Amino acid sequence: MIDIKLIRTQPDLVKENIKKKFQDEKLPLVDEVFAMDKEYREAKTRCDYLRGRRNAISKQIGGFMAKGDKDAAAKAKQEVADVAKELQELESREEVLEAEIKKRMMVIPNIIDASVPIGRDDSENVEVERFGEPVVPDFEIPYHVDIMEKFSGIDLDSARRTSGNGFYYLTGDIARLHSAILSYARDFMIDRGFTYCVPPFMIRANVVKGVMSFAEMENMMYKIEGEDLYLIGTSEHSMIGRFMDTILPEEKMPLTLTSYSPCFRKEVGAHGIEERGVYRIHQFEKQEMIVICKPEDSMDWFVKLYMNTVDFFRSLDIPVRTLECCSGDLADLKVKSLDVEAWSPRQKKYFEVGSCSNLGDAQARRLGIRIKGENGNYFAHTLNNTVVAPPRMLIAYLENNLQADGSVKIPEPLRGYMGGKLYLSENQKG
RNA sequence: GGAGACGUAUCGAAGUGGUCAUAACGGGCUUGACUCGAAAUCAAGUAGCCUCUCGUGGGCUCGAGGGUUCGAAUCCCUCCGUCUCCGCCA
Repeated sequence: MIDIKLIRTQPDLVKENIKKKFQDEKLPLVDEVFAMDKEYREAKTRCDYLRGRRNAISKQIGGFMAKGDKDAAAKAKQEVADVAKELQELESREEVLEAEIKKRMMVIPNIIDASVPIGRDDSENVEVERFGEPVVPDFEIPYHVDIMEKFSGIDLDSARRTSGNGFYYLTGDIARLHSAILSYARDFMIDRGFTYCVPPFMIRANVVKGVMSFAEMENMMYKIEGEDLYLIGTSEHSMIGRFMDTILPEEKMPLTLTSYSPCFRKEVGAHGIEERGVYRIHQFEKQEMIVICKPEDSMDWFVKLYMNTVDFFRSLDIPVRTLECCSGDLADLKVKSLDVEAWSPRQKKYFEVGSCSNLGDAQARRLGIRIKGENGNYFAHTLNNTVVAPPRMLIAYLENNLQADGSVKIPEPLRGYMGGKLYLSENQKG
């Protein structure tokens, strides 16, 4: 949500931003909000005046009653009744306007950063940088499910029976590898000064609405029947929600946190669930990082955050690249966003394994996350980024560490979490 | 899940239908005075949001939202949360 003052003072800037995101259908909203806001403030001024009158006269009535002056009290009551009548009519208008303005403000996209490349959709995203050589070995790399099955590491048939498509059982060393990667990711971030946190895995509707747009909510969130609770799609939701309606002391900035959680997603959007494999699924686990900081620091943090992910993947010998989200592909709340993609030697292309976003003050404005500064309070900036999200990450891991003899190399940082093993080999029971 | 108690500023807490809610009383914190310094003492200050005709303006917020009333922290309803006991469980 942008500052409504921006619409009051620079409506053209807001419109220009909408055009950059190829959402021209939203252009009329700006003029509508501009007009409604004017009327709203007029109504509010009059309402405030009437409320003031009512308060003052009611106070007088108290005085008359105390003195036993019934006539004066009755006269004052009549006076306040007139005020109340006008107030009631105007108040309902005020409420309607306020709701209509908010409805529109919630869908007007955040102002994107000047550096964001202009483009219609994900086909126009821009590669920024490559890290590591994208190697294609001279032996064939099987589909990731086949690799896992060779280690008796996955059972999709049973999962389909118990839970349906988009779920999985991981077993044996593959399951252990999954946990090992998360544990390593947690320690990796702790070593970089982030504070580890395990958050609630369900949150209320008002928190959901604060951290994401309505469209995202519909396509992602599972609702618990009969309760005001949603399963989180990422720990970012509960981590940012944690600071809802708080005023943080400036000297404590920035807050740098890393969190673990399972993530649940309906995936009803454009792609849907894949037939096979663990690329796009309803349930996965993720180590996440979030930062709450002063506005002037958020772009520096943006770079630091995605570089953490790059470094993490490089430490496991996985080639990656960074891909910047173009204006049309950028979610409405985001100022700037960049995906970290891992190399797939089987598909001979990069695929998304993490996403880093600077939300500016959009989430902070919706949730009421402010910083107490010397010259008054202001909205914080919020950022989030994936450290790692298995089992999707396992695809990249297995494909890049598979050896010609069918074993899978365990890079040094992971060995301590895998019982000291150097390789996974096939000859074991699942 | 059952029964009871409760939710007022930074904390404890008074206020149980009116005429001092920035809010009694007490503590904490900040600044100043006193002091070589500290303690003690004294003084001042210690919410947020919205809005206008920008003034020692006006409005809103007593967990949240509704209702009754000329007027609600106070009465009624719903929800959220906390505590105690019981039940259940990891």
